[in-house]
Amino acid sequence: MHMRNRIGSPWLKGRLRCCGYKITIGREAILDVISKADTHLSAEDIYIKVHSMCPNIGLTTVYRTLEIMVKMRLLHKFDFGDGRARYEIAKSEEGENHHHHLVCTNCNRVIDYNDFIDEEVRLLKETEKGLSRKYNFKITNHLIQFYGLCEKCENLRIKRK
Amino acid sequence: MHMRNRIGSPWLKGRLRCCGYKITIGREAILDVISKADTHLSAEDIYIKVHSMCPNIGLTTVYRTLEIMVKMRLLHKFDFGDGRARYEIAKSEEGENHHHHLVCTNCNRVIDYNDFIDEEVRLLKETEKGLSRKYNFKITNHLIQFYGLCEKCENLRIKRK
DNA sequence: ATACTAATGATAACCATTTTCATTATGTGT
DNA sequence: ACACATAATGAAAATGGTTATCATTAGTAT
Ligand SMILES: [Mn+2]
Ligand SMILES: [Mn+2]
Ligand SMILES: [Zn+2]
Ligand SMILES: [Zn+2]
Repeated sequence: MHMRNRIGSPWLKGRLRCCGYKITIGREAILDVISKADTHLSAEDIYIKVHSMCPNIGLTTVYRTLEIMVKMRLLHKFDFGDGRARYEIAKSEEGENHHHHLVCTNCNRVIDYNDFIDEEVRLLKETEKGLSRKYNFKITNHLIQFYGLCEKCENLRIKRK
Repeated sequence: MHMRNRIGSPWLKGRLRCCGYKITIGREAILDVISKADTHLSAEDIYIKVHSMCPNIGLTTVYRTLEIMVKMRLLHKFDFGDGRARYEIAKSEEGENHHHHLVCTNCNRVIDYNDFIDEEVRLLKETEKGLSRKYNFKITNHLIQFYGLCEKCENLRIKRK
C-alpha cells in the first residue's frame, strides 16, 4: 500500500483508467484537489494547491487534465465573467452534482443551489422535450444562471446612495 | 440633413447621448452594424463590417463602444465557448429582446428562441422570487442555455457510427 | 469660432490558454 | 524485476482575444 493510493478520488481514477488514461502522480494530485474543492476553482487555483503537494507539476499538465475531464463530462467548465475558466466536479461516486448558480455581477461571488421545487424540474424537462422536437436539437445539458447583486453588494449599494 | 443621420439606430444614439456620450462617426457605424445584425457577432466581426463602411475605425473603438453598451444594458455579452465574446442587442426601440439559446457543442451554432409557454414564464418568475428571498440575492437578469447537438451535427454523428 | 474634454487609433502590453518538443514515467507483457 | 512502447510531462515559446497607454483628433456647448 503506497502513499499514492491515499490521494485522489479512487472513483475518478477508475474513470480515467478505464478510458485508457494513465494515472500519474500529477493527475492524482489534481483529482485530489478537485474532488475536495468546495468552490469554483480556476486552473491556476488548482495549480497552486497541487503545487504545495507536488512542487514539480506544471500548469500545462493542469490544463491538460482539466480538458480531458471536461471532455469526459466529469467536470463542468464555467465562465462567470472574471476572465478565466472555472471548474467544478460534475459527476462523482455519489452521482451527478447538478445545480444552478446565482452570480453577483459586482463581486463575482457565485452561490450554488439545487433545492429545486418539483414543478421546476418537471417544467424544465418538459421545456427540453418541446425544444428538442421543435428545433430538432438533441439536448444533453443546460446552463441556468441568475445574475444580480449578492446580499453584501446590494447593502453596499444602498448605503452609498 | 447629413448622410450621418441615415446610419445607426436613432433610438440607440439617443440612449448614448442622454448618458453623456458623444455621437461619433465610429459609434454610429458600430450601432448600425449591431442593430442590423441577426446573429451573435464578435468584436472582430463587428470591426470587419464597420471597416467596410468606415475604414479608419479601429478595433479598440469597437471594444470600447461595446463595453459601454453592455454596461448600459443595451447589449448582451455572451460566451458560447468559442474563445471570444459575442454580442447581441438587448434593448431596442421596440423593447426588450429577451430570449434563450440552444448551443451546439459540436459546431457552435446558436439558435435563439423566445416562444416560451406561459407556464414557463410564470414559473421562472416564481423561481426568481423564491431564490431572491432565500439567498438575499437581488436578481436582475438570467442566462438560460441548452447545450447539445444541432440537427446537422446529430445526423452526421449517426451516419459516422 | 473657440474652448473644453471625451473619444480615437496605433502600438504595446496583458494574460489565460495552447503548442512545441525533447525528456520522463506509466502500464503491459515478459 | 526488466524492458519496451508510447502516453504524459514540463519548460519555454507562441497564440490570440482583450485592455492600457498616450499623443492627437473631433464632438459639443457657449
Ligand atoms: Mn457550482
Ligand atoms: Mn441570441
Ligand atoms: Zn457581490
Ligand atoms: Zn452543430
